[in-house]
This record gives sequence, structure tokens and C-alpha cells, in this order.
Amino acid sequence: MNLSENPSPNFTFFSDENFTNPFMDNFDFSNLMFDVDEGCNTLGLFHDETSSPTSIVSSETFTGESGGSGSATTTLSKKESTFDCKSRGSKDGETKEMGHRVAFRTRSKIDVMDDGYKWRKYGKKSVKNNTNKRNYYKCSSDGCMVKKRVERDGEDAAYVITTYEGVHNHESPSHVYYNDMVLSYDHDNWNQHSLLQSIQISPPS
DNA sequence: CGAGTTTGACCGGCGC
DNA sequence: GCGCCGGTCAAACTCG
Repeated sequence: MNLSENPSPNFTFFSDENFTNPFMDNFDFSNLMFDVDEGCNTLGLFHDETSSPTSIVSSETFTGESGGSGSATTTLSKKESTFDCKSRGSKDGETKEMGHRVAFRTRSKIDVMDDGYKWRKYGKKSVKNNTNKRNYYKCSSDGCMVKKRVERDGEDAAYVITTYEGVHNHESPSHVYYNDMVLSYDHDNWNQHSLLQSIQISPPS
């Protein structure tokens, strides 16, 4: 499938041809696609066979918690997408309550991006098909149950797979800064603006 | 000394 | 029912 064509109306896709990283050198934007619908059936499993070896993107309803100074290449491996689908299906009620999940793949020199929130590490595990350890984080804010998983891509350690789960019930400490950054980058980069806003905006009503 | 990290143990879900 | 695996817990440890 050619990712240069938006494969699903539920996703917004950003290809690296049009997408330049306005942020730090540590992150490399390539392919971005966000699901705006809920449910496993909307998971993206779009594999770009021609360019990036793992240009598969998946996310469930975006949580909006990843606003901050970090930025990401948002692609996701097929196995991760499958996992998300499975786990969601098995715990439908809970995941609905948890709200939303988004996963993205980032080419980054550092493991953990600063997304503006304060995270507390609560676990680390080696997982199947990945020689690298997976790290588990919780939002350290009182009463906020948002979780985050971070792992190096087993196929290409240059990429970091980050999965956010849940919705923050508080503002990001870097909210103002991040909004400034978004607004300042509002030239002809179309969807990037809306993407970054969607990253910033927390949906809970 | 408090906050955060590490790490082994434990638990629950799922496939066989 | 059993074993595998991912996710979480919690005590010990580290760091500022």
C-alpha cells in the first residue's frame, strides 16, 4: 500500500516528503497517521512496502497527552498494532474507560521523549521479538492514570515505539510553551499544524 | 529525606 | 488445565 495516499479517512497521514522536522535533531519525522475513531476496526495496518521498512501506523483515539517539547516520527510496527488490537478486544470495557490509546514510532537518539508531562517509571520488561527492554511509565500527576510504554523497535533500534494510554486529567506543565511552538510553526505545513494541536489538546469534557 | 528508578515476583489473559 | 507472555507491584536502591 502506498502511504502517500491517505489509506483511511480516519487517519491523517503525513509523509516525510512534506514533513520537515521543525524541532530538535533528536527526532526524525517520517510518517504520521492518527486515528480519530475508536475501536479495533479502525486500527491502521498500512504498510509502506516501498520506502520505510516499518511504515505502519496505528493509533486509537488520540489522547492528546503528548504535547511538549518532543516530537515524533509516528509510525508503528505491525506487531504492535496487532497487539493493541488484541489487548483492546479482550478488555473492551476497561480500555473504553481508560479512554484512548495512541502509539507511534519515532526515529530518535534518545529513548524517552520529553512530551511535557512528568512520568514515573514503574516497570521494565524484555518482550518477545524484541531484544530491547520495554519501559513502562505512569503519569506522576496526582490522580492521573495515563500510562506510557516505550521500547526500541526490535527490527531497527534507531526507532523508538511509544504508546500512550489514557487521558490526562490535567494540563501539561509545558502547555503554554508548546502552544507557542505550534503557533510559531504555522506556515505552509498544512496538517502539521492540526496534528500538533491534536497532540496538545486533551479531549476529556 | 523525598522522589524517582530498578528489578524480581506476581497476576491475569490468551492460545494450545 | 497448563504454559507463555505482557503488565503491574513493591521493596530495595540511587540520586539530588
